[in-house]
Amino acid sequence: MAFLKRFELPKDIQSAELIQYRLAQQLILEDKFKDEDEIRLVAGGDVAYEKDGQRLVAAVVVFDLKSFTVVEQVVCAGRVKFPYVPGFLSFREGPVLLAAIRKLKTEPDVFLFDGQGIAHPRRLGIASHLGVLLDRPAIGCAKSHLFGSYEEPGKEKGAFSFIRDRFGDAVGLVLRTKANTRPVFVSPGHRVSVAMAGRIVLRCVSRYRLSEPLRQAHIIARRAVMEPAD
DNA sequence: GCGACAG
DNA sequence: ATCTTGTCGC
Repeated sequence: MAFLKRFELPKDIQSAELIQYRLAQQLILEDKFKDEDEIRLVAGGDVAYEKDGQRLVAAVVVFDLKSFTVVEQVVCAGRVKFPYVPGFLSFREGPVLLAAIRKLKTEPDVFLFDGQGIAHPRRLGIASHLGVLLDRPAIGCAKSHLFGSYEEPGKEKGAFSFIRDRFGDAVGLVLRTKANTRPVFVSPGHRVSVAMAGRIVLRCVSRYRLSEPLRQAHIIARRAVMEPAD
């Protein structure tokens, strides 16, 4: 998979912030698909870190919703080049994820990333950042909250509530993907609406809290980070 | 000043 | 994210 824009790695938080404001202007929050049934291949990308070292590994899987199985998987190792600072996760994990995506032979319909989309202080969580660089549909699916206000959704699977910014605009969903379990935080990354992002994520879930694409990517990434090579 | 703070 | 054992519940 080839892409046009390159990943800029800033030297400090100040310049990173400028990059976020600039890329956020390129966000498109309209659905590329009218119906979720047009979506069949969903990619999931996640990163695992070596217990203490500076090495990290990104895994990206392409999940086929029709067979509900992984049809392609790639991994890519790299070195940490940016610290973890809340609100700037993409500068830490973005480079390796992009390098892994570059290895894909299959062109997925949409990408799922472990983190926020536009439910972010500057509307550029990792899913939006990578979505814009790839100019492909992307969705942020985080395991915890970062930005915006929300009410606790119902306890049953499928229950949800909106994540709103300070103006009251919906920027994402708090979605219960499994009964009586902590919800996940879903927000559009790029080229998808809030509603469509929620529908897609739900379609990727079965018996676990995490969507299958991200759950599989997580397993593969940490399995790879344990091994010596790559 | 105080609390919050993706992975 | 990662370090860590057992344990309660569907």
